[in-house]
Amino acid sequence: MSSFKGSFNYTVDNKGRINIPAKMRKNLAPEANNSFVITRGFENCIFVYPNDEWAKREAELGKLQQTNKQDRLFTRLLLQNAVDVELDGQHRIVLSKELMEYANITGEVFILGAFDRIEVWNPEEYKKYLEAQQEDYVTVAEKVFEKKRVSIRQP
Amino acid sequence: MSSFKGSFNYTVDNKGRINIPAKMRKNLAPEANNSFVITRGFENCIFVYPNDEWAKREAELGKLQQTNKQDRLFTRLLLQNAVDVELDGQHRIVLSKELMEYANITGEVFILGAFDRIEVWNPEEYKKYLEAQQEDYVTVAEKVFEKKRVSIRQP
DNA sequence: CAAGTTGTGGGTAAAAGTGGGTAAAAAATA
DNA sequence: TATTTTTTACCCACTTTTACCCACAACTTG
Repeated sequence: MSSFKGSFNYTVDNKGRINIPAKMRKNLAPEANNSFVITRGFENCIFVYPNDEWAKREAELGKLQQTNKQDRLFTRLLLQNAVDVELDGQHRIVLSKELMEYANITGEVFILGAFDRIEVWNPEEYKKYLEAQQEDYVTVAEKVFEKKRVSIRQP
Repeated sequence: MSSFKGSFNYTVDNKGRINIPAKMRKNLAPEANNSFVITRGFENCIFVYPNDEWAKREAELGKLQQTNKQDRLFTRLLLQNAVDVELDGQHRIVLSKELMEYANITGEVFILGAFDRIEVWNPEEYKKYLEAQQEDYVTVAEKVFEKKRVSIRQP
């Protein structure tokens, strides 16, 4: 199973390519086969799923009721901008113009390992996102790693 | 299970490397595989988790729902500063620039065994931290281990 | 006391990250 | 369909960073 962590400031070149950080490549499952699906993320970023993890997302889609209006909408939104990409000889992937536009990505990117996926952000957008949150690191860490808690979610 | 104790004054070299004290290496579980995850600690220090202990933290993360807004925030905050590191031939690990900056680490470090993790401090910061506490060792011990019981000596 | 271990420093080949040229493929146009 | 234009895939090149050695003094241990 692929699992990502850490964050990195990288650059996008004028061909829309970004390097996948070596530290993340090392955590890539062999089943991923150096291939990813990139799609529109929640919040203004791009989600980069390695193939093995994307398979799970697709399995979840399969469980949706396509006779249900909302389920159809979600299916469309998720798949509309999804693109298969593969690492080139220099360990890079190409971002689609549509997704770059969506995430407001120009020269610099903030690449974030987020467990089952890699996220690609405009650094400014990420900063703004964090600033908009009420909770800080310590509060969150305490909640998630606390032994005696009942639930990580607040009452 | 890895379990650490004791404290040591060591040095960081100009490549950001610190030695993991031999006494701590001896308490490293084989499952840790000489690998660690370092991340931002509570207070201004770096947490160094051996892999076997970090796996427990990650298991907690796995329980989060990535379609939940708050859970995504938690995932990001917790993983943003996490870095995989491994002992080199001289039993050292490399600290990331970001974490060194966060913990204000330059030449000297204070390495502290804290049960399931190792902590890396700027010695001055640790001193300041202790001084800032009102309670002394004995008082804290009493409070920590008091299990809401009604004392037999209560008036 | 010899032999190994520990903590520290540093050199260097390999890997990582970035940029760009060009031929093949795809798309657009006539 | 033939021709031109655009896009894409696949190289090559360069700089910076990292991983992996080797070295050595101080200390432990049998």
